[in-house]
Amino acid sequence: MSSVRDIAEHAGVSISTVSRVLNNDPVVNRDTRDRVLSTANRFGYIPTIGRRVTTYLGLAYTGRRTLSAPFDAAVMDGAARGADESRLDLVILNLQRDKLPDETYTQFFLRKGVRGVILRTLSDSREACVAIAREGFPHVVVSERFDAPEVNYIDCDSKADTTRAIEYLISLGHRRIAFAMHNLPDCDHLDRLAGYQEALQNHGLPLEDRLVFRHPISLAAGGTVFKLTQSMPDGPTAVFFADPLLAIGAMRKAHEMGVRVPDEVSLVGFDDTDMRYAVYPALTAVCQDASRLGYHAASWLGRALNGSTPKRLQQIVPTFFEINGSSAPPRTNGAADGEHNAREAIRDGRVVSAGESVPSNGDEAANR
Amino acid sequence: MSSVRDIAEHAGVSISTVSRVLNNDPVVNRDTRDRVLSTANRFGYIPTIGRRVTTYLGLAYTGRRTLSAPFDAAVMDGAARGADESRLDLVILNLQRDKLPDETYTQFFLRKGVRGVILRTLSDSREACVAIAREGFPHVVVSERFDAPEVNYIDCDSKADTTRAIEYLISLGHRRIAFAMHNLPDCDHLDRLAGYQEALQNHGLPLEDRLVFRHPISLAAGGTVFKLTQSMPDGPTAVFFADPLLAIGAMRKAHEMGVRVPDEVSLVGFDDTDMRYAVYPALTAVCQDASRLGYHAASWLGRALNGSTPKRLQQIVPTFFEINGSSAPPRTNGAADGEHNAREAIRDGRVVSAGESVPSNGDEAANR
DNA sequence: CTGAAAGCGCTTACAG
DNA sequence: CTGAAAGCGCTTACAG
Repeated sequence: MSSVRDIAEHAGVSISTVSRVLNNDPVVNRDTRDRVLSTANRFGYIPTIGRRVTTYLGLAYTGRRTLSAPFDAAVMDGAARGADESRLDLVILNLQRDKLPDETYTQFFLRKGVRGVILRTLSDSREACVAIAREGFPHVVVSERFDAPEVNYIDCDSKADTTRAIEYLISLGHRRIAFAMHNLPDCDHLDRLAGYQEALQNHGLPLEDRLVFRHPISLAAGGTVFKLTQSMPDGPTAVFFADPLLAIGAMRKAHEMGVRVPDEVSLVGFDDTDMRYAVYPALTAVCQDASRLGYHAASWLGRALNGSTPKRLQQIVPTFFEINGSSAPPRTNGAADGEHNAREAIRDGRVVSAGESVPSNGDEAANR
Repeated sequence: MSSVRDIAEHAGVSISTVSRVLNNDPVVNRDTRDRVLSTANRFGYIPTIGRRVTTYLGLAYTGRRTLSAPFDAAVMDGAARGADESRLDLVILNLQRDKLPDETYTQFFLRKGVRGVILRTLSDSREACVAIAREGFPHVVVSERFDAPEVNYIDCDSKADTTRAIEYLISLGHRRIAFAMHNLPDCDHLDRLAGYQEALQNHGLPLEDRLVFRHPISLAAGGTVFKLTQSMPDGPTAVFFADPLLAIGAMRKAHEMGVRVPDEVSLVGFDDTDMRYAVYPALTAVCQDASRLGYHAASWLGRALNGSTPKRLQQIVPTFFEINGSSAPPRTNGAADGEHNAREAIRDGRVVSAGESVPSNGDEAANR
């Protein structure tokens, strides 16, 4: 628990200068400022409330805040559990609203009284994560990946299981498989696109541009994609959705249009919570557990702050592929080698066949 | 912005004693402590980080934390937007983990550095809200109601619209209507039960105990309820679900069992987000907007803290009743007066017939 | 159980 | 642009 005095001593300045830097006084020389801030980060300077050490962990979005999305709610829930382990509290920060243009990220976070920050980011604002990491402020990014070695992150790699999911569809006999993703894709959606392309290539199937749909994410967009696939000449017999809302929206539209799933078309989705069980038939899906991502991020950050774990984390968590009722051989079937491949996939232990049962874990129960 | 000195002066003690109280020093006389705390609350004492005033609004659960529930995610999203208006940040507090047994709520909140608190509560822990209110700490309870005049709250009254929903079913010709609710009900579920009972009584229908189901809340429980209703001799032709997850789970089970909705059975639910559109047919439902509740709570609390609004809030927000595709006349139909009642309901402006279109508002879009 | 006074951590005119 | 010193808000032995 270092004070302005410690920082002053090691940065070779007076406590007045340290205080000026922490308060973003523009009069301070830039080099002095950066030296003081990096010393503060190295020493793990902790803001106080009165004379008490703060217990706050920030949760910040580098771009638009998306708290109501199921993924974010699950991350938050997990992060709160992870923060519990170090008795830290989660505070939702608004970078866009509060960060002053001439302020460094470290200055902003210290001003807000947080000891470390969990970051959520989109492709268009991921550079902010790199900047925060370069300043040396304790952080971890949830659900993105970075080449820069300074950036701590925890992310799922869904490429391999997407390839597996597409190969499973191919093994069932599907030959025209469509793919739907975000029109402003992040790492994850690009992973899935790459996995899709790899599976097609592995099996000598053509990459058809007309079968790749890019839309903003919503239930309605999922419905739109589904309708488009149904009205195409020579349309797909199966569709993979890189996002849960797209998949649920498509399932809904299939019911509405009277198209039977999986008899007439197979739908395979991506799920990061339990939404695959909200529809019938339950979605065959590549799955990640968003709540676990949030939990691990907060748990690790808490331990990193009290020095009980290395200060570097670049972790890739595997997804899993779960076969449910929304996938089957295409109507005009002839998949001789299909069953063989499917069985093989199950043997290696990463494919789960969950059937149609709805898990009744207590976590899912809410009070309304 | 009052200091220990102000509080000391008005409470008639020294600043040492004020400090002891704020730090929960057990040596202080109880009466002195209570006098100091109530003075602190009256003066709106604000904790500081260093010498800066804090910008934190607490979000606390008096009982179990349920952050991943769609309702809570929506409340949080709205609360964050409300907090933006006063440039406050939301911090998730863990009362069960951190509040010391001998500490008052005010002491706990001041120690955590929050200026006011948004409370979520369940029926088994609602007394904590009353205690916080009696201490005078700035607060607002989201989604509960209290008789005690000190408690600030914002809540929906779903009783009237539940009565309306049940009367709508009766007008379609339904005579045996089941009702499913939480086995540990809060105000809201009890409201809906009361609304259900009132509608039956208004129309001279019997209150049958066998038609009221009480379960913990989950998709699986919704399925269980549905199955039970289908296997009853002389079972219901329509079921009302007091909770979204129960309703979605029931819809899923209906598909799974091959029971056609609404042809063979009508399902009517309660929705607090957009989940009614995730299934097909979209659920006819009594709806509240959880995001708006959270927004109003935080917005009001922020204004109350800077003194620009009265410090008392007891607000009941109306729900609305939305007719979608999951409800229709029963199979053995003969509802002569049905259409008349339905039209009447629509005329007064509170019943919305949304048909089957999925709203494509930007808010719903997430980045995954 | 309480207050007067010393002290801590930080900020802020003042001086250079 | 920086430091020495005064000061603010709070806490904490010390004394009673």
